[in-house]
Amino acid sequence: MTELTPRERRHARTRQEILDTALVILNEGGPEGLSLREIARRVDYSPAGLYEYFDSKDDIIDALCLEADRRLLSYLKSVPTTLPPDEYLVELGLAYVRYASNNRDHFLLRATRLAPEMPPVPFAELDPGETFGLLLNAVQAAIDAGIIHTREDYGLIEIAYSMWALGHGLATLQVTNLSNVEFDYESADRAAIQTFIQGLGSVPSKKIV
Amino acid sequence: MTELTPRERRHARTRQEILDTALVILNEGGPEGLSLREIARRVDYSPAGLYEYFDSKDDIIDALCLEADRRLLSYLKSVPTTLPPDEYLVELGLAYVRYASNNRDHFLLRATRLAPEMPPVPFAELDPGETFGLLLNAVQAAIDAGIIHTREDYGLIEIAYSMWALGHGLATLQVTNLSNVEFDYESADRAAIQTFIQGLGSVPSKKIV
DNA sequence: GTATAATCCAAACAGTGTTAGGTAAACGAA
DNA sequence: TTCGTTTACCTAACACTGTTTGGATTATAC
Repeated sequence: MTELTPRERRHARTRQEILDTALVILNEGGPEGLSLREIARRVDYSPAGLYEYFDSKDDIIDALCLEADRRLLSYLKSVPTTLPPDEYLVELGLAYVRYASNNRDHFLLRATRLAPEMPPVPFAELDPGETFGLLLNAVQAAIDAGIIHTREDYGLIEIAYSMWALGHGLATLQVTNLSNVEFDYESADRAAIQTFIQGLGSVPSKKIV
Repeated sequence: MTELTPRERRHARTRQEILDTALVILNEGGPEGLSLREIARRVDYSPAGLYEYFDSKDDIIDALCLEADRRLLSYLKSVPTTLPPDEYLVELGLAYVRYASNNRDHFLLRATRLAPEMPPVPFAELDPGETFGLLLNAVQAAIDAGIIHTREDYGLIEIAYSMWALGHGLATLQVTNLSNVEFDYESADRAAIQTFIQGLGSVPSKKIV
């Protein structure tokens, strides 16, 4: 079915080599050092030669972002699904942060890339993708287990969005503003996520009275 | 006390004009369009002329980031301090998000700027600055009012850090990944922050048994 | 009034992403 | 095998970018 000619295989291999080199440069010198010409130098191509494999520098960066998504997903998938739903959610968040701190520039490249301009799509109709899908499932499991509760105007999507935001915020702060600040992030992050889940488990105070 | 000569006043005024122009360009065309030469064109200077007022392009961006901090602070200060501590915290978070979405590129410029390299300093010894100081006070007030509780290894700083992360995550997601996604952010953000505060108010489940 | 310092600019340097046009090799079909 | 076409790759150039040098012009201070 995926019948690749030798030429196509070579093409794909070279493409991957360019991408790998780009990632090395990114890790070495941050986004500033990531220039098309520097990539070309390292893979022994002329700058123009790279255009046989990518449409533009932006195209390369897009590919790096896809790779970032894949790596993040692998971090998330590494947390054992055998954990109780609440602990599983906590570990998911911590895995997110761990990915960010182990891959600072790669993570930031992805995180700061704005979505391409297009007509607005309702959240509910959006394809969640594997990563957000994983989170949705995890939240749903916790709901099913009765560990967290939905409310009026605060259902599955809203809860998953909130948890995403919390993890994303913890991760982002850590690698930007707080990159030089000593702190027990592991402990604080865990407490933060646990606290949030705790809040999701309690019935809104208005209904208690 | 601040005895400024006419020359110094002119200098300051020109400096500010450059900064204002830079911000206009940033709002018009995003960070990509923000070039030293474009600024120079608009203020009718030669590119080299700007170096009398700033050491580098980076220096200009630093100044824009400072301005971003001031504007964010003004958003935070606009929430009435007469609110009950929990509602006050919620409104602080919403104000943070509101600032980000009303000033997308300016916010992102600030948010993605990494802290300058320096020897690590413990969080507790860090000067919180006005913005984080405001948050610290708000959290402390909620603690004093008995609305939220500290725990072992999860005290004032850790809680404030968590809330900052939550707000930052909500804001960041909204202006990057979800910029084309229709959603009732106001409602979801409010629920998210309320939920977190709710979690902060409950005693950890381990102690309930 | 003169020395000094603040402004400002033209020109150049080294770098960037991208494109045009050309060459040589690899391929598919006769 | 040969011929035409596509792929791969490069040189050279274009239009940018941030920054530095050195020299003018202007304003200030003594």
